[in-house]
Amino acid sequence: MEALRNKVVDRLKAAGVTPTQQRVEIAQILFREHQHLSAEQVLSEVNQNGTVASKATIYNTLGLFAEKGLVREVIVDPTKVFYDSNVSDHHHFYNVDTGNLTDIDPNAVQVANLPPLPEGTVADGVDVIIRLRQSDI
Amino acid sequence: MEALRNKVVDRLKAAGVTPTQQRVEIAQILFREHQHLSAEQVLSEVNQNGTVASKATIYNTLGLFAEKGLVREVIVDPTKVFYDSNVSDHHHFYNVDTGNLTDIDPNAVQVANLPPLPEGTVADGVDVIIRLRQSDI
DNA sequence: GACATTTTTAGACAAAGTCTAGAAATTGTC
DNA sequence: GACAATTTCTAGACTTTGTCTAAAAATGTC
Repeated sequence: MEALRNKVVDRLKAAGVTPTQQRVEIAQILFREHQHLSAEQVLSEVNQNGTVASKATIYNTLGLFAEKGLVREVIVDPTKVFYDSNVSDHHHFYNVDTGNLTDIDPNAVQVANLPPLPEGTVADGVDVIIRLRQSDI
Repeated sequence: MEALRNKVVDRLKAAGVTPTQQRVEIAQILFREHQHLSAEQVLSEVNQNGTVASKATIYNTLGLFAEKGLVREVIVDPTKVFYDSNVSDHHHFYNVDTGNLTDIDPNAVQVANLPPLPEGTVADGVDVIIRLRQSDI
């Protein structure tokens, strides 16, 4: 319990994020395993046992974590952003029917030869999303 | 003018879409060139010269067009869906700083070896999005 | 023309996310 | 420890995109 908390605190510090109570709380939920959570999901999980963080703080914190590279924004659902606690290089399956989002092994897909980028821009990341539908009736 | 309108009408019919007045109006805007428009942009363009279609109709129509393959939804911006009138196979650059969305030549990027799909699913499409930032100061 | 079906519409509504201004916590300084 | 300065957190109002509903209008069929 405590050991985990300390690891989370260290990870926040290493990223240059002051480990406040609610940030640590949020980070513990995100980092306990590789997962994809929306802001509203994080909000309700954090607040399972009495309120510990407000909506504004959840949004601020997730934005901060994304900026600091602790978490990755995944934009596949037009209605909400998912935050992925797996920040290593990988891609996604997105099941359009179920809303289920899962990781693709980075070695399983290969994106070959990046095209020339437009003038005055640098690549910020390459997202590959394989959209799925249910095949069963 | 009229010839263009007829081409649009034929294209709607071919896709199994009854060419009503407002659908033709919307289609003419979308199909006049390859572009990426949000629903609100389509709404304001359609209604340049007096109202010809309501908000509900714009949303219904864009959804219908997407379903019929006349247009492609592009999900890159967490706040809105873009509708791409280029339905041939291709990928996208998305400039995070400017919000600018542009096509990538389909031959310029190669996605090799699709990974095995999860049980009970079929691929619905593969989206490759290269996120860009401005490099100039 | 009467009828059924499809399409359009205004406007209420929903949900994700942002903003604001004040309260609370934290930090550094003495 | 007391204090001020800074950072962080908060409630709640607000914005925006998008959906829904129920009625009106258009369209097609006999």
